[in-house]
Formats: sequence, C-alpha cells, structure tokens
Amino acid sequence: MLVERRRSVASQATSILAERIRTQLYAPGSRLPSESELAAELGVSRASIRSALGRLAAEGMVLRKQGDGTYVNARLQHIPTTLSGLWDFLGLIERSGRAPAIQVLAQTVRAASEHELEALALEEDEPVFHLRRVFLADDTPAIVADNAIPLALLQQPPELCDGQLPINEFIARYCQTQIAYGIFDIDALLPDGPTQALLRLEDQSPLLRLRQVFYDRQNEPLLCGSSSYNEKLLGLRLVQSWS
Amino acid sequence: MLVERRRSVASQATSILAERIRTQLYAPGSRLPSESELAAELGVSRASIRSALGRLAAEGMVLRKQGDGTYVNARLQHIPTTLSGLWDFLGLIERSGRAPAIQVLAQTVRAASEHELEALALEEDEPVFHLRRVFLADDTPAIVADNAIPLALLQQPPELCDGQLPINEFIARYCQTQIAYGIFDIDALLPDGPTQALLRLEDQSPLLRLRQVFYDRQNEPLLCGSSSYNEKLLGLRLVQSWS
DNA sequence: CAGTGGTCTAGACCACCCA
DNA sequence: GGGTGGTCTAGACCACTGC
Repeated sequence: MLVERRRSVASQATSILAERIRTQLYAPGSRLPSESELAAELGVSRASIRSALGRLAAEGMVLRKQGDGTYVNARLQHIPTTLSGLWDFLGLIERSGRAPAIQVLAQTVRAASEHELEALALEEDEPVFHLRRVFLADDTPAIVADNAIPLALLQQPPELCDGQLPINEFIARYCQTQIAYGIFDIDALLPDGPTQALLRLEDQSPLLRLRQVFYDRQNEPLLCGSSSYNEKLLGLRLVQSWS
Repeated sequence: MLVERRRSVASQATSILAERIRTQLYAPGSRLPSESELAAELGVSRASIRSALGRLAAEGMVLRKQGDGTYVNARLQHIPTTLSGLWDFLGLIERSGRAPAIQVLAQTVRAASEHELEALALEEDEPVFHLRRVFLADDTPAIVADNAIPLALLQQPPELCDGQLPINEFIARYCQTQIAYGIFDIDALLPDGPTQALLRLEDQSPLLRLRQVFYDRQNEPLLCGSSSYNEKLLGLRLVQSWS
C-alpha cells in the first residue's frame, strides 16, 4: 500500500487520510476507523498512523477524543490555512478560490540598506539581489513582496534567475541551500504611495505587513523581506488546536 | 529523574532541556549531547527525548542537523513567540519585558449580535455573556479584547465570574469544558473612536485585529471575540521552522 | 569509518468513554 | 468490560555528516 521511496510512511499516510476526508469517503462529522484498524489496513505501525493523525489534528481537520474516537471536523471543509502556509502566497490565493499569478516588477542588484546590513549580517557596501514582485489573485494585485538576498549567496548571475519561483524554491535552486526557519514580524500600516498604486487601493485602507528573515541550517541569514497584504481581498485565517 | 505524576515524560524532558538552554548550561551555538546520551542521562527512551527536541526545534530554540547534532540557536535568546502563544496576552506582554495587567471594563449580559448568533450557532434573541477588557503593559493600554460566551454555557451567575482570568482558564472554570481549537482571522483596521480613546492613541495609526472563535472537543462553539492590538507597542513576532 | 539525527516497528500499559 | 486514544519503551535500520 505504502511503497513510494523517499517519502516517509507517516507523510504518505497523512496524504491518504487527508484525501479520504477531502473526498468525503470519511464523511464530515463521522468517526474514522480506530488507529489500530488504520494501521492494519495501510500496513504500517500504529505510531505512523498517530503521526499522520497528529498532523491532521493540528490543522483542525480531525478532532480526537480519548476513549471515544477520531472525528472528521465538519466545520473545516473549506478553511485550510496553517502558519507555515501563511508564506506560501500562491497557495494562499489558490485556496481563496482565485487564480494566482506572479508579476516580477524588479530584479536588480543594489547596495544593502541599513536594515538589511544588520539583518543579513553583511559588511558595509555589500550588494544584495533585490526581487520585487506582485502576487495577483484573478488579475487583481493582492500582495506586494520585496525580498533581498546577499549577492554572494547567488550561484548564478542574477539576470538568469527565474523571479517567478516561490521564494523557498528560489533559494533552493540558486543558493544551493535550504531554509531552516524564519522569524516573522506582523504589523499594520497605511500604504505609501507606490504600494497604494500597485495594489490599486482606492482609499487609504490599512494593510497587513509581514516582515521576515530566513535562515539556513547553519543559522546563516539567507534573505530578508517585507510583504504587504491586501487582507480585504485575501483574508488571513488560521487554525490553532491545543494538545 | 523524571518522577512527577500527571505530566508526560516528554513534557518534563522539554522543560528540563529548555531550562538548561535558558540558563546557558548549554551555551548559545553549542552542540547538545546526542539524543542517546540525553535519553540515558534522563532515564527515558530516545523517542521521548526526540519528542522534546522536536518541540524545541519547532519553536526555533534548537537547530537539528542530520548526521551532525543538535545545536542551541544563538539567535533566539530573546525572541520566544509561538502561534499558540499569540493569544496568551499576559504572556505576550510579559515576554516583551513589561508588567502585564488586566482591566475589566464590562462584564454584562446582552442579546447576541447578528454575527455572534451565527458564529455561536445560537437561537434568535439568545443572550450572551459579554466581557470587555483592556490589557495593560506597564500601565499603558496595549490590547482591547471583547469576548462573548453563550449565557447558557455559564455554570455560574455572570456577576460571580472572575473577569481577570485568562480566557482559557475562564472557560475551564465557569463552563466546565476545554477549548479544543480556534479559528482566527487577522486583519488591519483603523480604530474607531472608543477604541482609539481606550488605547490612548494620538494619531489614527492602524491596529492589528484578531477575531477568534473557539470550539470544544464536541465541536460546539464556546466563544467568539475580537482583540485589537497596538502592535507599535507590543510587536507580533513569530518563529516558523520547517521539517 | 563511527556517530549523529530521521524513520519505523512491535508491544506494553494507562486514562478515558460508552454501552 | 471492551474499545478508544494517550504515552512510553526497546530495538532496529537508514541517511547523512564529519573526520
């Protein structure tokens, strides 16, 4: 049953169960088979099944009741957003039911700003690769994202990089490394002139801003950036479950 | 070594390791003992140690490198906020280095608003218990929080309830149930007059707003509410780590 | 190569819920 | 009491890293 290589058994089990819930093979509100039954059916250990159910429970897709069973959450058929999904702008737009697209506005090399010098631990006057993009939802601008990467990390000439890539894939492809973690600051602000024009905002309605710094496994800064959301358009909805 | 009752071994191990990092017994940037060594030292299985390290890694406190070891994250000495910590306003203020306090502004029973009727799945004209509070950071108002609970859920006369309690303890104490999960919407908005006055805002600077609905294990709505942050004062900082 | 973290299993016991 | 999820253990093998 579970035979793919290179993908963990627990991860495959998660996908299978999520799919069964999505297709309502396990109907909303109904009780799933017990962990032992699922383990036997999929030919894996109960620990692997528990790992899979744990991930689904963390996303709110299922509710577990000790001594009773595991139930499909009937309230969450159309509300999937996790914290890690927050920075996946394309997925965010897609899940809102709109067609996502990326428009690259600028892809340049410039001196690092003061804030970038500190955040990226750079030497004075060290250049960064600056990527400015707009994420469109059904052709309507929804997010403006600016990202700066130390030029020294790029393994390719900047003009050859594909600015359409999601930022984690961009890093993986052109910096030959992986994002281990990120630190995010969320605040609210009134858009400046250019941002207001880019997002085609009529009034001065406030925006959500996400500023982020990503680090690799060696704890070296990879990227810092700032993204402004038109949250009227997208809506940031999270699920948080306890123990 | 690990002898407390009623608290899981993995949870106790998490506390022990977190404490060792906090007190720099494991210095910033240094490598922790291997999982097997920790398991032997604490007298628990490697699985329990891995569970503990997994939680610390999710919060960014340690970085794990396959084939190498687990390292104390030197960058995160003073940046602890997880998604679940976002709704713990007292802790949020405390971690920002200020003295937290709660001021109860209103503790009343009133008819449910239209939005509350739907969110809490109430019958027409059903009353709710409404709690309006301000969270102070060093005596400066930082957050205005409004919460509505179906009156039918309260096991005590509303005037006898202690409005100073954190909302999850309030629910546990007076509704005899527990929050299983919550759905949160984040947006940005300009404060209305009363809010602006309560938070003592001089200009019309935008606020972060968190709207939430909590559910219990039976998937019944427990509470809905809205909290406005003065994020200039507090700052919302999150850590997200991958795989 | 030896040692590390990553994955998985089989089996055990407990706390809890419901009939 | 029987079945469920919650916890924990011991042991195994793998993938990867650094020397």
